Amino acid sequence: MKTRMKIGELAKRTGLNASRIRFYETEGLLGTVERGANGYRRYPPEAVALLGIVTSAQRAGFTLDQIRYLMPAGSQGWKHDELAARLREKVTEIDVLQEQLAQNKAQLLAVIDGIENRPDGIACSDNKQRMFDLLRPEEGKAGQAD
Amino acid sequence: MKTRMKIGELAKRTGLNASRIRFYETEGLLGTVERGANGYRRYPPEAVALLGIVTSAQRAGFTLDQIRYLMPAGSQGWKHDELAARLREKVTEIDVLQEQLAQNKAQLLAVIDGIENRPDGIACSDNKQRMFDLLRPEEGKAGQAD
DNA sequence: GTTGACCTTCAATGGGACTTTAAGGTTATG
DNA sequence: CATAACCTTAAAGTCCCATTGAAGGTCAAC
Repeated sequence: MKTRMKIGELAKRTGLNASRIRFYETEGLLGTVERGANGYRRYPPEAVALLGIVTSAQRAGFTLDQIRYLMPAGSQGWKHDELAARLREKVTEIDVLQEQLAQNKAQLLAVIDGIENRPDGIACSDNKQRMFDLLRPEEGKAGQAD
Repeated sequence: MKTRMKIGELAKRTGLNASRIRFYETEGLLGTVERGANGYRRYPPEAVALLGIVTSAQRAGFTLDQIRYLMPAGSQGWKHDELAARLREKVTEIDVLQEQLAQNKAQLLAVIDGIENRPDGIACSDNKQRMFDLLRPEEGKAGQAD
């Protein structure tokens, strides 16, 4: 039961254009593709999943270069340590961003709290100034009127 | 103390090219930028951090489009409740970004885990199948493997 | 034997993210 | 006051990446 499909069917199953699949092959993302006597490409069913990985990785922000590097695909072994290292780099980048966002968010929440716990307009301007500093880094425009 | 800097200094402080900063502005990433009487842009110190966030987000694989979406701007007439609402909007937007990041990160960690906890000596193809499974859940596309 | 799916090669397209260029105005300094 | 070192906009140019299409030919099926 060596199910093999031609490129048209693989295209249909993956939702990818046939030219795109050929392109991925020339880019070295699919390893060696089996050929029939007629020269047609013959794909095993796993090719569907493999292409799924490629597109998933793309969505996760990897370039084809990186993906190729991460996938000595086909039937060869993966470069486990390098793969893991690269992935970890990516995670680190995300960590940094998350940290910044968390800080930003905490600041905003603190300011909101400050606003809501002091609606009785005492020293609003102090509060406000703080707020502008926190909130408006991107919008230097501040109408100071109250 | 309204410290304001011109674009040159902001460029120096961020390490970004001035043209790039202007470009980000036209792309709507920086909101409304204050101008002096001479037409020069005047940036508050927080602009440095803001640009840091932009570049971090880029490093994490976000397009400028996505980043812009997460950094809205454009409101005025600051009353307390409006302001608070605006701040909450911003928090919500940060939540969205965080969620996206968390997804990304979780996916990456799952893959790393799959790589590292692979029982020694087991055929890579088995492992590969597991990786497929890990990488797939995020998408609701067509095509199921056998 | 015509139609349609497949083949190859290669040029073209499209999007993203800048950078450069041209043609100026402004400001600081000697 | 001149000259450099800033700043302005708008448009065009660049670079890379990913993908697509066209041209010309082969293969399979009805």
